[in-house]
Amino acid sequence: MPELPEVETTRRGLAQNIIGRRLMEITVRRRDLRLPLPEHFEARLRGCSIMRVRRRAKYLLLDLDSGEVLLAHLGMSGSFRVLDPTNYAPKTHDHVLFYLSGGRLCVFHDPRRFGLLDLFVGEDEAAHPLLAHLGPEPLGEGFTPGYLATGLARRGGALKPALMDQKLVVGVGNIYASESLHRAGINPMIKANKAVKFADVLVSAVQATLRAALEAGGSTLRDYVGADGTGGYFQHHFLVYDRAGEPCSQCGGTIETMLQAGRASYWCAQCQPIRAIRRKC
DNA sequence: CGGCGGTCCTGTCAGC
DNA sequence: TGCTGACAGGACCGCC
Repeated sequence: MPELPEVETTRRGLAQNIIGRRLMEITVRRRDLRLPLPEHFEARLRGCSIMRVRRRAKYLLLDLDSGEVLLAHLGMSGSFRVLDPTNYAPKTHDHVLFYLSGGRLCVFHDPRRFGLLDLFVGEDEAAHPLLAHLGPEPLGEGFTPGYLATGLARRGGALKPALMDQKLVVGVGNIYASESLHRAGINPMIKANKAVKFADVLVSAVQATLRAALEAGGSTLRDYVGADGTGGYFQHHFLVYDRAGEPCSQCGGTIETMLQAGRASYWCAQCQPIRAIRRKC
């Protein structure tokens, strides 16, 4: 899915285009997303104005003047884009159309339907079960070396799946986990509890990777586009992701791949050795 | 509590 | 060309 940089890029694009606008009409073309749309979805939205667009982890939260919050997750393949409704022709997998005041149309598109839309009452994000048990934001104050060290210490599994666990830290998915570990010079297969001493390096690497990706507007592999319909370009800066067999741009070593917890991991055998763990070249 | 595999769904691509 | 299986950016659930 869209990971943190893609969701945040979407949030920024939406914020520019929909804050202060009123939801005039909602057209649902498919109701069965990862979860079915909530009861009376259209009626609860109709007439509401959008006050704020927030992000928590990989979720988008649209605060409405009715007091309800529209919660959205992009899943693996979802996107929001804002366009001119006059010459709009629905594309396959355009599931929900939000017609806005001021002549704008916001389209939720999601081929794989792993995304979801929901409504809940209250500003308190812990009010929603999907948000209640999320870990700290990687670019927020809670993601410190001390916090990460404690979290890693009680995990016996591999480091890379741990970094993707949204209870430990949010926003890091399959791409940015591999990219961050390469930046840190740490092998994805070492045990999480053996990486405790590198917590400070890991925090810095995750943050630097996410900031660089944000700067590039995220990564576009297949479906992801920002609210303006254009893709990000961080995929051109991947150090290891999807580059198996290619030379490492840092040291010339060969990039390896394997499945971890069912997901493809990528690393450079030379700058991320499994034994003598060291910083990048 | 931690970790793993199965599962949801559609599209694409490699291999036969 | 057409079929089949693997795999794709996520995350929940049940099971051990």
